[in-house]
Amino acid sequence: MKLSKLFLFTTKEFPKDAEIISDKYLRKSNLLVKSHSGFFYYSPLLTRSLHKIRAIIDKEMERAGAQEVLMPILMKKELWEESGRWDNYINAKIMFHLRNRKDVEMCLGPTHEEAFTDFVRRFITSYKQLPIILYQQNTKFRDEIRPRFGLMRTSEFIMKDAYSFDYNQAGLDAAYQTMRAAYKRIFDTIGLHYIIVQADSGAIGGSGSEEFMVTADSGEDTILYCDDCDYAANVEKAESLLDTVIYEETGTAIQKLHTPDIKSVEELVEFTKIPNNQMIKTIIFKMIYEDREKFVAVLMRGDLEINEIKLQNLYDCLEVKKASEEEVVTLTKAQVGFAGPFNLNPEIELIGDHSIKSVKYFLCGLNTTDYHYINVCFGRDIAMPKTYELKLAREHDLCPRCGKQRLKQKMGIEVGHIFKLGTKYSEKMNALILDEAGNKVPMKMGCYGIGTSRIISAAIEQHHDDKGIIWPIAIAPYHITIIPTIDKPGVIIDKAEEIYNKLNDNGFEVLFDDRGVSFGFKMKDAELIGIPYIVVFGKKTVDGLCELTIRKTNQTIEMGIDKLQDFLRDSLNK
RNA sequence: CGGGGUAUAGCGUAGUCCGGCUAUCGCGCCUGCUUUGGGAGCAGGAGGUCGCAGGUUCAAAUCCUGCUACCCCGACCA
Repeated sequence: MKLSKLFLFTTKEFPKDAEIISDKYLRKSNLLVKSHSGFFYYSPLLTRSLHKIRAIIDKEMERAGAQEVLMPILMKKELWEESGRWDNYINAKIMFHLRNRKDVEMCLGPTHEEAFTDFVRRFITSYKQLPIILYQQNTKFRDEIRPRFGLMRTSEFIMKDAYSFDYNQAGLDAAYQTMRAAYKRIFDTIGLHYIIVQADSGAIGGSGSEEFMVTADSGEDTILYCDDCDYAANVEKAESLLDTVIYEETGTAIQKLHTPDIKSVEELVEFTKIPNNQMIKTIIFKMIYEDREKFVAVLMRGDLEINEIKLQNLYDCLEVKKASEEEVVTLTKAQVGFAGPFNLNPEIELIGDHSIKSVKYFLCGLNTTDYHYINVCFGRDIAMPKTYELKLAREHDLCPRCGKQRLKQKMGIEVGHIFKLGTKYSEKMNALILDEAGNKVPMKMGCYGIGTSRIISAAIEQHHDDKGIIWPIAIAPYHITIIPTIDKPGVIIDKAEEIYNKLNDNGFEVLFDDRGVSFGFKMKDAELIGIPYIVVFGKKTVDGLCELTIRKTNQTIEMGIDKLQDFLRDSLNK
């Protein structure tokens, strides 16, 4: 491709509203152009990179035995009501939906479990027809509350989603492992550094799930991991062990303490000099179900935070919200900051985190404004409520698997997520088969997603320098760009074009910068758009020499023009 | 959804507080000449419903009211 013909319009200035480096470079180069909030135009170069990512995924899906299909983007409400997710997604306000002229309500697919399950159940009736894995790479829509970070979080994006169907757990486990291995090959081929972490399965549902996280400071997800034993988890899911705290057996009796307008744990520590791990805070939550609401008070050791996702999973509700100030006042008859396990409104269920079990002689609220109890003991002063794992794991906590090493923290970009769905959809949608014994059983499903378009951002977050993008070879839009230093008719331009034609004819992916702009301009562009090999034809062309710069290392090699093709072939085949 | 902010040429902006001449500057664009090893120089030129609608005024980019879009923080979210 000649650059004089290429639809490429780089700028000198960074876009004003870009926050992360991938978005800055993508939009400075206009490889990516914002249409409106959450929606983008992809330029020709970026589209080439996208196709390369798609092709790598296709190849590995084929190898893993998955078959490509296409599902409708617009789906009927009825299909989503079968799985029970219509209300879920509408309630969460993350789904675009509309009506056609006949007033049939439809949604723009945010994910396709329902469609694939419907497709498969029409034809699969026997265990003998299984296993099956189907996938598509299609446009998805999510009405993001706040699209941001360029291609990282958009309302319209391209995703690869695969679905496996089996008749027993062993089959599902095997499909899951097959896809997991395929994912590793995909991200290795593209050239991304990633961590596989345990994850919460969120609105998709199901049992086990793991996420593939591209590590980058700009990532939106927090990962906790152990260097010793391979434990790694999304903070949403992560567990941890706490250091043992020794509480002195003072035998001191429970006592009511006047704490005027002192509400937060920090203020109480300041006021009472009692350490925060000897306090128990009470947070009131509102669990929202389809048809009802329920209030729950959670007791948590004062130095720890509550993981609301764990809470939501425990109660299996649509949404968990902190109770509003008005609700707290109405329910506890006290100002916010004085809730506690004592004198609690019986409408509120009381539970605790495991961390409260060992705390003795602690401070807590009693639902009376401006007062707290001190020296409270479970068993002596009040019964211990049921406890669950509800705390937010932190960096420096002990690893829950090996118990020895401290957890470390990194930020990650979620580029892949694999789930064992089990029978969540097949049961509700009546996707049944006959097993060996002649019983009708729901199919065991798995689902496996890759953020095809998000990989572009993730790759640039990991591969760039102060000049621009450094595309990994596997997804570079072109591999080589040839730059003549002078555009006037003469030896330089003739030779450069001759080599360009030769490389092109021999199957190389090569650009030729034949624009009538200065040398510096061409170099800046080549670096910004991240072409792996830059070949300059200058004064020494008459001596049969050219210069090759390797974008990644910034290393420049002078070589005979006759040696160039072999050198490039060797380099690209590595 | 709450808080904060922005909207002037393709892009980035000055002017807005304190209303007043032909709306500023840079990049980009067009023509010509000179240039070409790190985003070229000179000369000339085109390009604007000042986000939209209404109001106040002799006079509105500027003041008032309403609306819309976009951005940031939070909440929220595969």
